[in-house]
Amino acid sequence: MSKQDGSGRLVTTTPTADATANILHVDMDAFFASVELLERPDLRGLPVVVGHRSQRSVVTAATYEARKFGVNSAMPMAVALRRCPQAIVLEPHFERYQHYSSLVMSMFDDVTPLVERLGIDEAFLDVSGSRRLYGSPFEIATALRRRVHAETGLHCSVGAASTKFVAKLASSVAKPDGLLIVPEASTLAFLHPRPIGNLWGVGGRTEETLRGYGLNTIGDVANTPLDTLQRAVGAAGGAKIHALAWGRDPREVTTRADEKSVGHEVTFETDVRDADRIRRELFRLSDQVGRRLRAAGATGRTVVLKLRFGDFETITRSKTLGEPTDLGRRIFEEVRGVYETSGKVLTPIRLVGVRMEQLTFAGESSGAVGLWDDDADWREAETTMDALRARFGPGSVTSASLLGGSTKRVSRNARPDADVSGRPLGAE
DNA sequence: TCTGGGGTCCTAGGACCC
DNA sequence: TCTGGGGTCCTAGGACCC
Repeated sequence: MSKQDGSGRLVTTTPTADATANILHVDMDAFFASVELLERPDLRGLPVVVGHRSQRSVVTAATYEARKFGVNSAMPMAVALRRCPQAIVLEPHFERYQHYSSLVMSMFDDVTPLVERLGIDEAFLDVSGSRRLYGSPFEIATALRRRVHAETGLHCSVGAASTKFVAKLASSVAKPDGLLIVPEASTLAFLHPRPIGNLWGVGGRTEETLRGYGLNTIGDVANTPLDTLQRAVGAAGGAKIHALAWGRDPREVTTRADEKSVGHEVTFETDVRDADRIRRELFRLSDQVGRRLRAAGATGRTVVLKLRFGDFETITRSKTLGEPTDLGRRIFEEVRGVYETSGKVLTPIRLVGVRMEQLTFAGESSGAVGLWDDDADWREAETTMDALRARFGPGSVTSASLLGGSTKRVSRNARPDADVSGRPLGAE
């Protein structure tokens, strides 16, 4: 299936035995840090971390040289610098990351219309329809990796398998700068020796719980009765990990992108006791949320206030409105009301956040809007959601993206008999 | 060591309606 | 007097992912 090459990277050794590995997971290596190094080639080979230098910041990315010291993303910056005092800390530049993300994502789009973005630096590609044009998954992945590096100077790793979960795990095993193909027949041999933490959806808490049951490997999970797992981690979670442990993952690669919520939050340098300061922050956050809603042609109906206190206790308080809104002023008035009645106005605050849920996409949107038909062929594009609906009917658009301004909005023609909120056409 | 900011999904209880 | 069951909506919290 695979072996280590001379530099210790995993490479596939059986490029023809991959007829079943049609799902690729492409993951950029140390993405933010690698982008920064494009501008600072003098720092290549040194331990570099990306993040703010402030008190309460965390590491957003670390080069492999820094990881050798036990530095990882999401680690408090103070801890990282204790473990690696000589680390070079660079401020993040999110516009740069967005720029390079768009470049590589459009390379993915050239391979197949079935690209599912996962955040800024990862994507799933279903290449089952691309073989005639571009060859086997091995050939596609190899060409893609070469092109990404040639045109951006960045490295990526690719996993290929017959399911999303195994493809994703394969890319993480292949890192950095590697490619790993897991044919369907090798799936269980690949999965079962690995630790339970490699299961998608098993984080620190669940891992501890499962270890309490004496389960350490994915194979252990596979050989545990379903109802035992469900008692341990809940009905949905138990069913999910049991299926994944047997290599079963029915999720398809989908381009859907209808966001469920949009929010902003901020952590203060030191806890804030001043309620007026909190109100000003709520106003600013509400305004940001409103701007993003309007830019996407969306409205929201539920306003959520989030507060975190000095001891890290976090609460949310929400209010569902009679009428949806996209106005920062309106969001602010509601969230302020929720804050005033929370009983926490006198409590020092570490973090405050504002979020809108129950979104409806109805209005105009800027940027390109794409319509996807059920055969997964790119069909048409318009500049606005309304223009799309005017051509193909009100049910043609069921989703849109709230991501950055230059992001292509991809919609799906899955339910031509329903409007954007899912109600049957003609119903009031 | 002391924990960002952007999200998604799941669970559970209570209100309310039929 | 005590007692149904199903379905939907709302709220709150928590685990997880990038």
